[in-house]
Amino acid sequence: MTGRLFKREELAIDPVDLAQVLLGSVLECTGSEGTVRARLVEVEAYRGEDDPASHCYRGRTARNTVMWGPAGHLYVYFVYGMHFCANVVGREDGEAGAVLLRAAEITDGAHLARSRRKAARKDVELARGPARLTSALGIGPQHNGADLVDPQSPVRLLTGEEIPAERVRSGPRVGVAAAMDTPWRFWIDDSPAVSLYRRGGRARPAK
DNA sequence: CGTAGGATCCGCT
DNA sequence: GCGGATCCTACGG
Repeated sequence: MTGRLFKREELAIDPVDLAQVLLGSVLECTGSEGTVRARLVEVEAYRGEDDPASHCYRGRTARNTVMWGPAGHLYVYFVYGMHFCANVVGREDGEAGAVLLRAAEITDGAHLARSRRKAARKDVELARGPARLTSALGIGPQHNGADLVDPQSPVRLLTGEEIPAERVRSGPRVGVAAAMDTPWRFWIDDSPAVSLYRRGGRARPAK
């Protein structure tokens, strides 16, 4: 069911379009312990300009350089002092834009994924959530900038089944306070691995 | 099933 | 210093 590697030009598009292209596609990561493969079921688009929620909103920095580079590379960042999240970079070289990978269904290497995600009680929880996804696949800071369209790369992106528009839903991005009215989160409607929606803003209620 | 609180540290103001 | 594109555990219904 896994298709071919994506071509870079297929990914060099606006993140809002790229997000929908990525639904149903397959991400695979190979390490010393083996390979884990997963089908993407939930993603979010982020842009540089006009997107207050984007890491690139206030210009180029050391952290976000990969997001400004050519499409088809992986942007990995560190959050909340302990987690990593992964994005697929879109748009042309010099333009900032990427798609956050929020949730996936593990299709191969579930045993390895389980060994990395001991807290997961059910298989559907293995990659439900952006930091869980990177953990299950073994993606870390060493993969920041990895070329997803290079067959030699440890992390690769493959085409998957095409998801008809009727099965795609959209809504506000999760955990984002800015641009709440921008429905740039996309997910496959009938997937049990889609993460729960949480509103952005103050994570902790005032007290 | 839902909410609450804590962990933990890098990047940016 | 502050707060975050989060997750886990505990506890109440």
